[in-house]
Amino acid sequence: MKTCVKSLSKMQNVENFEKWKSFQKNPVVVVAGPTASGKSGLAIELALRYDGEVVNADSMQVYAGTSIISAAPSAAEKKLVPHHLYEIYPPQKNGTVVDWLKLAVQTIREIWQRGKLPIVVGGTGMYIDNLINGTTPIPEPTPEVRKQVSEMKNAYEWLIENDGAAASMLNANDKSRVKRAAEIFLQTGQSIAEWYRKPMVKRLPEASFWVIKFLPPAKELDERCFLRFDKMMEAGALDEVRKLDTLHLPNHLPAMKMLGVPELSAYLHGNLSLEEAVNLAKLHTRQYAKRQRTWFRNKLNADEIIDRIV
RNA sequence: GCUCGGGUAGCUCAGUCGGUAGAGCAGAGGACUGAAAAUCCUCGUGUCGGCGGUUCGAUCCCGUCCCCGAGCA
Repeated sequence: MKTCVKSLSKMQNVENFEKWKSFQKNPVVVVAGPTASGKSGLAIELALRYDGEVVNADSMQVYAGTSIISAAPSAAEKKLVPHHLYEIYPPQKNGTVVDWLKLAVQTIREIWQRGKLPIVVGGTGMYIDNLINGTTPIPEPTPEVRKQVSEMKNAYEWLIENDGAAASMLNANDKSRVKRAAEIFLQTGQSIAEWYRKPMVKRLPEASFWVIKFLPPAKELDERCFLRFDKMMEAGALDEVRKLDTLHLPNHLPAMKMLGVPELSAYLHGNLSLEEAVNLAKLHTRQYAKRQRTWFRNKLNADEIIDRIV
């Protein structure tokens, strides 16, 4: 675990952190950052040093049978320290932020009860943001409402006619948000714009967070992403995708949209050469890392920023 | 060597009945509250292969040369 030692030494505020921790009743460490930036390694090192347990905050590593392609920690790494919320859902499930929040809150409280330090690690900005800052308590749409919206020919036009406030704050092409807004209006009779004006509710109000974020230089991170994908291929990523493929799941499911899955699956179906598939997967990984960088740079406040590859 | 296609943005190509050009992809930046590894927004000057000619004006027409592809020899 040589890299881990290096990454901890990159922390500038170890003393501040220790001081902070000693005063907190319910401390939570958050390790956030783009894919392949070294989060997992740092999390394990922190856990070893401060008697902690790792909690996954990655929207893909929750699905079973995807540990290679989703870049989840290896079995060996997981043995060093307790790891939670990895591979907890079957790939058929369409998990949501709120599903994760419920489990994360419960898991963190259990870790405190054991007298341990929870260390939340992940690259899914929205999950981390919602854990720290809370969510607006909007009632869940029923399956009937969902169906009604999914059958709409043009949900945005429907919004213009029925919920102008929502329509004006959304882009017509932003399908997932338009759908969500339509569902909320049908379900609650209130515009999502009104709901967003209400105060957020914290799911874990008793917690104090110490946030560490990785913001590595783009170029170096890209290289790491590419190298890592080659390693995934060596480790059997193709077999993992082949197994997923035999389940014949609808391709709108999160597990089917995981980086590398559509590409390698296209290769298995003869629609791409292996080289093309790998290159495309690398490209998409790079683009994803860029979106993550934007999110973490601009949206997540941190106590500690690690801006170098470790 | 001849014939036919092509040579236009980093890549694939569109287009200009002659008034110096535009899409997709890539790239850069940004958004982001129940699919978030999702979904979406903004940003395009490039000797229009070289050189001549015709023209007020050519990337577009003509000539010639170079390069790529296919066919014929």
